[in-house]
Amino acid sequence: MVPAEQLSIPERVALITRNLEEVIGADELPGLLEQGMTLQHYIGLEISGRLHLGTGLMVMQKVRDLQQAGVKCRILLADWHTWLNDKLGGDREKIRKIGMGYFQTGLRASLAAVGGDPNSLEFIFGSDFYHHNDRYWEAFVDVCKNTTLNRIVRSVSIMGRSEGESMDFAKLLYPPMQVVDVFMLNSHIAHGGMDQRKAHVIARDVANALTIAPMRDSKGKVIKPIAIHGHLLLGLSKPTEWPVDPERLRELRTQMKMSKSKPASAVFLNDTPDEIRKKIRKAFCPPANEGMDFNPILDWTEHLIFNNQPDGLFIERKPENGGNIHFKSMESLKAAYADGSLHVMDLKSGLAEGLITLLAPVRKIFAEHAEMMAELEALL
RNA sequence: CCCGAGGUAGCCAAGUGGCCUAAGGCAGCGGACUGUAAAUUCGCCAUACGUUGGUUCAAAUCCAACCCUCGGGACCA
Repeated sequence: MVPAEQLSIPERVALITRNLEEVIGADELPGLLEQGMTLQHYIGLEISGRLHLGTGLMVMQKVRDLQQAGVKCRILLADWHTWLNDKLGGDREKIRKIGMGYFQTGLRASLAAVGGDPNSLEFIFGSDFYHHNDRYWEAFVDVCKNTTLNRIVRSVSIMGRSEGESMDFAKLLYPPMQVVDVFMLNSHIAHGGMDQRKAHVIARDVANALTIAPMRDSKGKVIKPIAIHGHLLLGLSKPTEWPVDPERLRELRTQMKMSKSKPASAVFLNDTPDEIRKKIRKAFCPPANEGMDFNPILDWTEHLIFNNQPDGLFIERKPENGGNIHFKSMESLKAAYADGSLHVMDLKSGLAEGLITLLAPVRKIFAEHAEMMAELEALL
């Protein structure tokens, strides 16, 4: 890997912004890099149950890119947010244990698996960060004073909740806390899935008004956090509405995404090779003539295989099915799927084997921590 | 603390004294059909109705107490 100092600014910008669904404030990036600042990144993760591919591979791929671009990467293990959001039963003891053990181990292993540097990845525990930290709570009030109740209510989708649903008041602390996290961690780059954009947009909106913890560049000018949003992997199950009506895409997106609460829709880092094969074999995978936009198998192949490794996808096939084949790009694979020269079964098994290979180092690390894994299972 | 609504399978939900050894739907599981899934189709899937007592020949269905959820209110004024 080329050290970041040897990369040009456009090369670094390209690494930071590639393979994303959205970058807000991309134009501000070269300016910051030209100042020679060490950019800091952060992503906050709730400590819910098992880690899935969305976190393990999608998030960590981007962390790897950022590391390669010379950005300092940090993960906020958001135990308070988990507590506020009633995950893991809101049991703080449980949350802490899983966060300290399984999450850190699993995320480091995942980062290593996609070619990043696990040792320079920093973990910050929410409760440690907030403890005896008056400035945090001052900044919290500062953020709250610069946004509105309505805005906060509308942003609860970042925590997987809908505006209409009834909830305890504590839930409303979550979005502003997330915004404060960005500033208090001095994160020039705020990272999340597309579902996190509401919080990031609030952060950018309040950036200029903050008096407690504004972010500034080396010239003292206020920086708005640059928001980078990753693609949300499609769930493996058939969408509730098929074919998908483009008009209703906004609302359907949420239901279509891979979700921890629907185990069949997701692959977890803990899954055994056979479980991975089975889940992928059972996955919804419409033929090309029904459209290729909402096909989870193609979606995963693109985002987990092609965007992740330069080698592309190697598929083993029986001679009577055309023999082994190697795809170097998503375009060529899609073309083959469209013209029928690549059969679904072969695509599925190719993807499954690709993922199994990719995740092998993670499984190895988990196997070395049998006690931790047993504790996890006991706590879930 | 008061008033109201409600607690039936993983989820939604019918049933208000015997025909309920609990309808239906979704999800799930197994099979048929497809070299995948989906669609279609066949089969499986609560001895149990918030808890504990009581009334009755007979209760998910009536009564009592308690627990919990949701909405509203009271207290503070």
